[in-house]
Amino acid sequence: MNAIAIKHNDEIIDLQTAEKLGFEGEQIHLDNSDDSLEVLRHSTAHLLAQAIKSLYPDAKFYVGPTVKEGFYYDFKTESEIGEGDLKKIEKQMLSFAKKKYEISKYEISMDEAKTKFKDDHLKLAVMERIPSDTVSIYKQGEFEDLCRGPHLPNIGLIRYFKLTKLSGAYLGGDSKNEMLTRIYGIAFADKESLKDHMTMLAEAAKRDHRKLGNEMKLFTFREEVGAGFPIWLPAGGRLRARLESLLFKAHRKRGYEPVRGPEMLRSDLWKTSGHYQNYGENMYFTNIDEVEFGVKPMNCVGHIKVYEDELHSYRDLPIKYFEYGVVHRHEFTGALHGLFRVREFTQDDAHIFCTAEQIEDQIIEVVDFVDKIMSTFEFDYKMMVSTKPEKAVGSDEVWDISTQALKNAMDKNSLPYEIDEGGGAFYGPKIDIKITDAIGREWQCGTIQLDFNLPERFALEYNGEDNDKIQPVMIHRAILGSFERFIGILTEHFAGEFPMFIAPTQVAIVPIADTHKEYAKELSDKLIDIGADSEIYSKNDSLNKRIRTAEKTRVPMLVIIGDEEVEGKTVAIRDRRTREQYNLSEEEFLSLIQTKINEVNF
RNA sequence: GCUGUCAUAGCUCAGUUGGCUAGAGCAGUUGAUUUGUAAUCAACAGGCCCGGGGUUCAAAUCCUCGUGACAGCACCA
Repeated sequence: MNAIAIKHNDEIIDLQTAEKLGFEGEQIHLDNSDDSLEVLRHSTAHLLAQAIKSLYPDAKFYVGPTVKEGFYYDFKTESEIGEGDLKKIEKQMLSFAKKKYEISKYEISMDEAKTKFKDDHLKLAVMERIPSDTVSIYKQGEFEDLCRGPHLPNIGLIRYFKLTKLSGAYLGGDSKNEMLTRIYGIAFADKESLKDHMTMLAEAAKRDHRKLGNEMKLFTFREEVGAGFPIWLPAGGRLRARLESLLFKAHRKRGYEPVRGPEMLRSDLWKTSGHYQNYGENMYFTNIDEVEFGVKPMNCVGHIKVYEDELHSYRDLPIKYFEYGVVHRHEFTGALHGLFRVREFTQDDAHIFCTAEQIEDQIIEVVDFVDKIMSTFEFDYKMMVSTKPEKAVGSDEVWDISTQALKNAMDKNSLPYEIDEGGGAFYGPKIDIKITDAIGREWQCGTIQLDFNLPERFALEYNGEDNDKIQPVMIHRAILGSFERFIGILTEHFAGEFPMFIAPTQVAIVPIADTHKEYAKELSDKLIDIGADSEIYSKNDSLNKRIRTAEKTRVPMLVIIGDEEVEGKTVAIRDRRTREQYNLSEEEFLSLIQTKINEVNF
């Protein structure tokens, strides 16, 4: 097999360039290695542009890079392009590929390039960002594109690709700029891999929490209720209640006190906190008796008022308040996404009021708490330290101190993290905990925010050793982030097959005939006594049908009872995965369920 | 909010180029059947075809404005 490029000084160099510069190195062949796919997908992006240019001659092109999930090309044309046009474009791409055009490369000066592309304002915009005096042009057939490469030697090598998505994208990723058309695609070296990739996407779609939430009756949305306002159905309600109660105990063990602030507070308070100025357009307001109230978008102000209710001594610190706080935020319609992004949600929110000296210990304690919960659910997560954003309150000095405090806490305990420059909250830097969903998208769940500003703005204080007034530090933190998003991610993670301790229903009971219903009810009551929910499938359907229906709810355990079981006080257990059956005595069964429910402790 | 696609029964979907009373499966109700491990049979019921406005002899179908959903962009205290 011939090489498609070489690796020189850890850089992929295409053959066009290597030949000219006389570079040598390890050969890269057309396979599904990262290096090979990088070149293949980049050239496929060019082939896409070539096809677009031939179908829409007025098209202007911006950039066409490879990305984690394939490649895309951003362009602009006066014609309207819809998703239905993707097939047509794919066909055109194939017909070009069949012509096996060579991809050649030549270099011209920046001035020449600007003349060459003078009618293409998008290419001119690209050139604005290139510091060099010369640029390279890649040519295949009649089509030429300004590009750094690397590329395949011939477009005939492109055979197994698919255009996947069509959408808009702002020029340069800035919503102030014009919007271009973006087409996403994927390419592989062989047919099998392409097919496997499409199958993988289809499998991921099957565990989409919106689909499972509907099937499993966890939650729903209704047009007449409003976008982004979830409705929790009984099964979802039970799951959520289990999570709440586990987490409640975990907080109590760690010294948190449950509190509760009002759903809406006078706007003056939001002005003091800075939310009014910074996020006012995303808040819900109402006027009553000529007083304006803001529905809370966060719980911190409520907790500050709890803190202010009495005088505090340094001996009392840290003070930790927690609340399952319902918040409302008016998100853009286009941002709404199932339970992942909603306009009303409940945070597992807490605020720690502490001294400057306690910051590090408190941060570490919270990070441990996070790890305990994430590892229980076997989630992969990563932590990002986010620094001062453009919209920010407080002095640079305070920002430096607090950002450094967060990093120190992480560094001293050798906890790995990435930096998100400018990603902090307006009142302070933060550590975000991000979990990956079924198709590889990352979602922020937990957050730990260090705040010197709100204590200042609300003039919070405690009495120090010398009876002097000292300002406390606030740590805002949420572990799940919100019950909505976290349950959405849990659903995808387990593909709806929740473990016993969190499942909406622990046991499905199927009595064989009407005469066994009484025993079924007896079992069900005993299950409630040990904190387990069960459902009895006694409808007038065939036994097979009822077993099938129960299995389809993804309940973790299925028990069948008939004459033998009633007589011997036993249950027949059916394993959902293996379809194997075995019998247990009633006591054994109940203690098994109890063990499984209690095996998790945060 | 932006670009594109879409909206028919509780759910999943049919419904030809505008043309008779808008269909199916599942779920639901009522019978019959009482079942030993993944769909018993039958009958019934269920619709302002997302909402408003328009074009037309005629609109689920075409146009328009909303609302909501999907993909991505931008946003995410």
